[in-house]
Amino acid sequence: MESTMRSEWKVASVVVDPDRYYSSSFFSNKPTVLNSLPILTNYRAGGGDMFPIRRCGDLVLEKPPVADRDCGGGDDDPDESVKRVDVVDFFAERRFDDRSQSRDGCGLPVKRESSHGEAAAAPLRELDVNTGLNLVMANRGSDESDDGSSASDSKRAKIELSQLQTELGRMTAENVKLKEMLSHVSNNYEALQLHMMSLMKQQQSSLQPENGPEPKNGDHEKPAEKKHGVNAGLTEPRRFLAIGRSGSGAETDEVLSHSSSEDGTQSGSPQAAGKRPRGDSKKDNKMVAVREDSPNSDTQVWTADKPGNNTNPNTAKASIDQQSAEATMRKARVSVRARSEAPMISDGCQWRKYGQKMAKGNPCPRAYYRCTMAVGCPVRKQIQRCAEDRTILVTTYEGNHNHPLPPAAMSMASTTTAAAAMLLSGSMSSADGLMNPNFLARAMLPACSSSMATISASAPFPTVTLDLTHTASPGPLQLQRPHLQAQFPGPIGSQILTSLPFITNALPQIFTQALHNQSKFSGLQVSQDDSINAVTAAIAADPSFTAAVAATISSIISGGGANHSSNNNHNGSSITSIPPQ
DNA sequence: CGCGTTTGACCAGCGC
DNA sequence: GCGCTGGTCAAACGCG
Repeated sequence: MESTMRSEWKVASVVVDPDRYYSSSFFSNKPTVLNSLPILTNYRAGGGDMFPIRRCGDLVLEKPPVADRDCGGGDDDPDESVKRVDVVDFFAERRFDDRSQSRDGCGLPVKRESSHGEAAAAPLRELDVNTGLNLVMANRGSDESDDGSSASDSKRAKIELSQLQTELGRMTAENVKLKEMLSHVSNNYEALQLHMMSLMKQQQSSLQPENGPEPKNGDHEKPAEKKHGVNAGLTEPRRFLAIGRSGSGAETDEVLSHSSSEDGTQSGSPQAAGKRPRGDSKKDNKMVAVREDSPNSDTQVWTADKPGNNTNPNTAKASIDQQSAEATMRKARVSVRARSEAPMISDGCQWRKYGQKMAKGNPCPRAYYRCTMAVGCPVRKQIQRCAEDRTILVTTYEGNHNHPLPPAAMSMASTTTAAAAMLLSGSMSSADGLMNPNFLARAMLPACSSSMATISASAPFPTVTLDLTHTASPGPLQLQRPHLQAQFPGPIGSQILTSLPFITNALPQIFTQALHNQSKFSGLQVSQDDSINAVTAAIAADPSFTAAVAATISSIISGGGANHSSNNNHNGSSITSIPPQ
């Protein structure tokens, strides 16, 4: 039977798991991303009904729905269309010259049909980020008649299937390359960590005779607290450093519990839980939080315990380190300045407003929010518009989330956590130990731009300010190259530090650069915005990495270098910055 | 009716 | 001790 139906068919849906390797945004608008598909070893061909389950790595060949077909003759016999299944070398198609392709409204390439005009407007690929990457090759026209299962057609199908297999093999090889690159990055990270540790040890040995016996205040330092100084960070970079002597005895002696003890065990009354102790007035009630990594690595359980309850001295030491670190993290604040007309920047978390107050010196009220993503989450934030420029929204975060975060919240959470860790480890050092901010930029962060840090004695709490108002892009708020200000309490006075790179900005930039380079290497088109988000989330998912980075930063802050007078120009000339896209 | 926001009151720290 | 300020609570209120 001769049919006028065009040989329309849907070649494939390539199903991958974006969460496993990339964020969904990574795939958006990336028609060539198949170069780096991780697993494409098994594929099957046949009618669509044969593939009720699509799994990662499946290449699905299926018959398009009848309604989708553009059949001139109106012959919609589905059986006949099945016989016309043809395999397109979509990998060859995939790489057709960019100059010869147009893009649809979503930025996806639209096949420009040269000889089969009817299909010119049909999308070559459709992207469904909800189900992973779903590349649909559709509507390949043919002027051949649909005469069923002709031998020539099946032969051509086999040939093209073999081509497909070849391409799959090539992609597997590319996948291996990607893995090698990842391994390379990991190795670099390890090497960097070792290098930093050696530098820290070197620094430790040089600082010890200079500093002499601590502390300035001469007050009772507990053995556990002695680990919280620079030395603690020297030996164990893979953890957050605790605040030490910051000029205020209250800051030092107070050990706050994490959320569970703060909101639960310290007092059953919500009011008592809400009233956060200030200064050193709560010494008698101080509790320590013991961090216990649960079997589920994604969650951490915090329990309250009295000091001295640790039976194992070693674990007690380590846990006290973490206790103190986390406790002080609770006090550290990370302030984000960003231009936004919206009343609140979207950071992926759920917040409940619990108060609003007029603050002195600012006609704009300050709003108080509390994280409501989990019961008892201690994280709070304050939102206030800048008095000088009311288009600038200042969001100040305090505390660490005690619950898993959605990917959307990872970026901000990791940023504030790392910044707070950096800040606290910096405040731990002596006031005159702030120093050599350029080192890290030169040594390990070639991809980040310069920024500035200010130390002020006026801040009641140690505060890091991330200034996003200088970013080039006025688009959606993203963590891009913030200028950085750090405010430390204590009699430090005002000092200007220069070129202190902001780690959680820089690291995504580094990885973005790596991805960008890799994308060039493999022909991918990778948006840096997309990859920043993906990489930031990936980094945030690895607390040890963040902790190590924070410790590294801390060593810079407490490094005692003499580059106070170094300027931005100097630093800027030594830093390769990634142009915003 | 439940949930989130508003707003006045309350508390604690700090400076004078 | 007093007043100022920041931070929080909780009843009242509004909205869907």
